Amino acid sequence: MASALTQTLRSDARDNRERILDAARAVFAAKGLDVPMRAIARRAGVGPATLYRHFPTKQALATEAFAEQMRACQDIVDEGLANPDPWQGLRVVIEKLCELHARHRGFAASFAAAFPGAMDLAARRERALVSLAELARRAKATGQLSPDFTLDDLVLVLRANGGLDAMSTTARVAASRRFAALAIRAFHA
Amino acid sequence: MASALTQTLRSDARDNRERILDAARAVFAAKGLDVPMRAIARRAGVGPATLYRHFPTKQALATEAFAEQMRACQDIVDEGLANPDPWQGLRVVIEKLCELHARHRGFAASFAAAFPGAMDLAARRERALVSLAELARRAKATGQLSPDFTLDDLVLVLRANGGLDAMSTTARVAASRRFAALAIRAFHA
DNA sequence: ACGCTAACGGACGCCGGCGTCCGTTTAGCT
DNA sequence: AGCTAAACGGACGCCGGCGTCCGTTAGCGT
Repeated sequence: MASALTQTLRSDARDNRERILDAARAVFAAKGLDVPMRAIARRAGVGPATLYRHFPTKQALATEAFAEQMRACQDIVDEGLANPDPWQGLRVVIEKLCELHARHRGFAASFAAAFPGAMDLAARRERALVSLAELARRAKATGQLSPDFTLDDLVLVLRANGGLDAMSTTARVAASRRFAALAIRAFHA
Repeated sequence: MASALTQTLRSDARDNRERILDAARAVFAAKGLDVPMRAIARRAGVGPATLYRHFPTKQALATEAFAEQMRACQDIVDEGLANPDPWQGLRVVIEKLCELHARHRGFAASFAAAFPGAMDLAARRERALVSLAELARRAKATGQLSPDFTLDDLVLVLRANGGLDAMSTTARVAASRRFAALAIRAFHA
């Protein structure tokens, strides 16, 4: 979809689109999702109208802006699946997912909410969850992951991890790391 | 302080004050802290001016409204300290604190933030933390609480627990219970 | 019963964010 | 180089929340 548009887009429009996405990523990461659209427009050096022309709603913008992180999520999970030791793989997945979410403020909210209309994001989320389920199954088979572990537990942990976003970025990342360690201990058999 | 005011307050004023506090508790619990002041005024059946006369800022209102929960917090911690088995006491404290925070949306935010000006709340928070430190010390002594446990870990868990407030109340309480169980497992030696 | 004053609340002006319109600019094609 | 339509962005009106002012009401003391 992006490529189809990209080809018919005029050069200045394509530039602006990229600048808007960059600005959105920066502003979202810094202040969270709850920012005025105009703040992003200003940061990108474009007028409000241009911003709205490219992304009619904030969620449309967020979905695009976080596409990269969404892919990173999938990569992390795939990497975990590829690990010959499933428990070790799961541990790393938890650590990396927590850190990813801590580093990009709005992403956690988008990811957890999977708001209506962002079916692209929701679909990727589902895929990731399916892979995680498989990883968890294997880790349980080795006896290292607690047998009563549920996927919901992992979702719960990630959601709770999102509760740390009131802190400054550095503190948040540190807290998130510690938090991931606690979660891993809780999941250990 | 409340009593000093109560005595010099006219009867209708005292009534309104109570109605406002009731309304605030209800609205905060239902929608969280981020509600227009006027919504609380409307709910209480008073004009905006009356609300502002009694509580000039939202934090002043929240501090008063959550005073009861704050006391409940202290009670929970004291109860934990009184338990002959410190580890058991700590477990119960964690469970109850998580549930308390889950049941009252805004409270978690106020508690964690201890925003400037609410020194009353902050002081109580400090007292509770001191007691918790003592409880943790004892629990470590019995060897049931992990030796590398820190008070920060507990604060972290409570803060993270606050991240669940996007859910509906019932779901939030359930998730919070499960979350407390996970935290306890993580803290177990 | 009456007056004084504390307390009330509707109404007001302000501000910041929203989404859109329209006159202007400029990329891209011939 | 000139034309055309795509793209731009400043400006506008709207809305909802904010905190305050002031004319009115009613509690309480005599």
